[in-house]
Amino acid sequence: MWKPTDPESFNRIVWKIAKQIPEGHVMTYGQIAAMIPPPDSVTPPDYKRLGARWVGQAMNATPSGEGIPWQRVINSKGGISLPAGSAAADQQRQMLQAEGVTFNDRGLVDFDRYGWDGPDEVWLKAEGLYPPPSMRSNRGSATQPKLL
DNA sequence: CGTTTGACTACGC
DNA sequence: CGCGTAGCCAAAC
Repeated sequence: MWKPTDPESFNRIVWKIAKQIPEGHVMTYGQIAAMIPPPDSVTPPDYKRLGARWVGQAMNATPSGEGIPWQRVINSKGGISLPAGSAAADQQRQMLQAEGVTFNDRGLVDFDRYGWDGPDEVWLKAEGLYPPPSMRSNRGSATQPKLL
């Protein structure tokens, strides 16, 4: 298990989860955080927001050369969280588009099409993690696109 | 060692 | 439904 004083291990878990995200799919910071058991020092309500921040920090410290698809982690709105217009943000958008992920006119990704609900239960159990809340619960909504 | 900032969110207006 | 603000933790100044 990991300790708050040892964010290293927390980052490792984040990266491991990110690596599971299939090509052409995305997960949010909050989803990944929700999969990781919070430390005893943090209450679940707080962790929901804190964890997302920690995941963001973990992604910021993502090591290169390990094949970690950092570009598949986006914010809860479905958009890229890096500074708009920055080279990094541009690169992320391009990498996702190269995988087949499309952005709408507002620069957001449609979770119904590209959102990923996490690894299978076997993997989760083996890693001691929780299944993340689905981001694509709005299926069938009248306000949402038809398609397919 | 006090301040500021951040690859986040939830909530109020 | 969009924009602004508060909150809490770590890391960078």
